Amino acid sequence: MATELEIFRQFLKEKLLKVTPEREAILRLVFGTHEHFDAEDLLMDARSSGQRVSKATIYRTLDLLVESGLLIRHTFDGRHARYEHIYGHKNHEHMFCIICHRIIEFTAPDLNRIQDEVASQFKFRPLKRSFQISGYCSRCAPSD
Amino acid sequence: MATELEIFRQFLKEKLLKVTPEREAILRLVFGTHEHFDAEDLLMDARSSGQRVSKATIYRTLDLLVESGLLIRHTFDGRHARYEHIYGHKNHEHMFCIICHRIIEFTAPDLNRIQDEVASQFKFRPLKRSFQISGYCSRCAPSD
DNA sequence: ATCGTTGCAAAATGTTTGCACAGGG
DNA sequence: CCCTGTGCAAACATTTTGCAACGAT
Repeated sequence: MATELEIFRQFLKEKLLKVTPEREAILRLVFGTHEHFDAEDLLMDARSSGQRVSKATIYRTLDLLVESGLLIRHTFDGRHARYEHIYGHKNHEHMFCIICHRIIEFTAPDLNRIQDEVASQFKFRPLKRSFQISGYCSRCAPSD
Repeated sequence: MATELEIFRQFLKEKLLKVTPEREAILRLVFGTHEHFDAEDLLMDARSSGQRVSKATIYRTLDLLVESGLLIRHTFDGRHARYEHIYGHKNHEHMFCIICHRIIEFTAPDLNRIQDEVASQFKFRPLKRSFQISGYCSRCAPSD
């Protein structure tokens, strides 16, 4: 069975990139904690657990993790980038509360079919899709 | 029949905001030209047509136009905000080429049903949805 | 030994804001 | 006349980059 670490090492090897302590530390942070996080979260996690990685390296490593397929990058409602790891998750979509920023995940199997149909119609080669619904969650909906 | 200008004036009146030459100029620029544009595009359009509006006013007015429902704001693939006007358009989705940034519009009627179902399941009140597929368009797909 | 990697601080990018003055209702 | 809107420049938030030293292969 392939762990995230093994997958990442393999990815780096194939691209002739190096396995460094910083990259492994960031990988551990990413898979050890949150569901949805941003670069700043990771930096604080690193500091509070005594690991020293710079902000630049975090951004550079996040790009690699996205490229390797281990991470997905989201931007909800025009905000800054947030990430979630894909390990063990199946394809899912998001609702985003514009008040409390809560994220609700859901699945909608029909989307695969829709994506395939439209991609083949336009000879488009899809890499990624996102279906997001933004609005008020049940706790934040105004009563008017 | 309600023109964009009439709709915008009505919106401003209801919110007790003022109809200013700058706001009307931006509205004209928005509806006079592009399908998808960003704040910088508008600024250049304004300059080349001899109208003088500041960047700050453009951003402030774009917010109002989005709030009034005349404009939709998109962020494709984590990039900066781009807008498109809604006037006369029906609901549509986008494919986004990560190489040339071309946008291909398409419609998928099933999405309305999916959105309704999931929203009611989670007691979520949707304001906006976006279904985006990013990848390679037919002109940019690598041949490997 | 080579060449990719790191940290730092500076730069770049996109957007928002404080303030004094202008001008619409 | 009041109070919102404007322009400007500075502030802001996030992300990227140049460079010298470092270190994995």
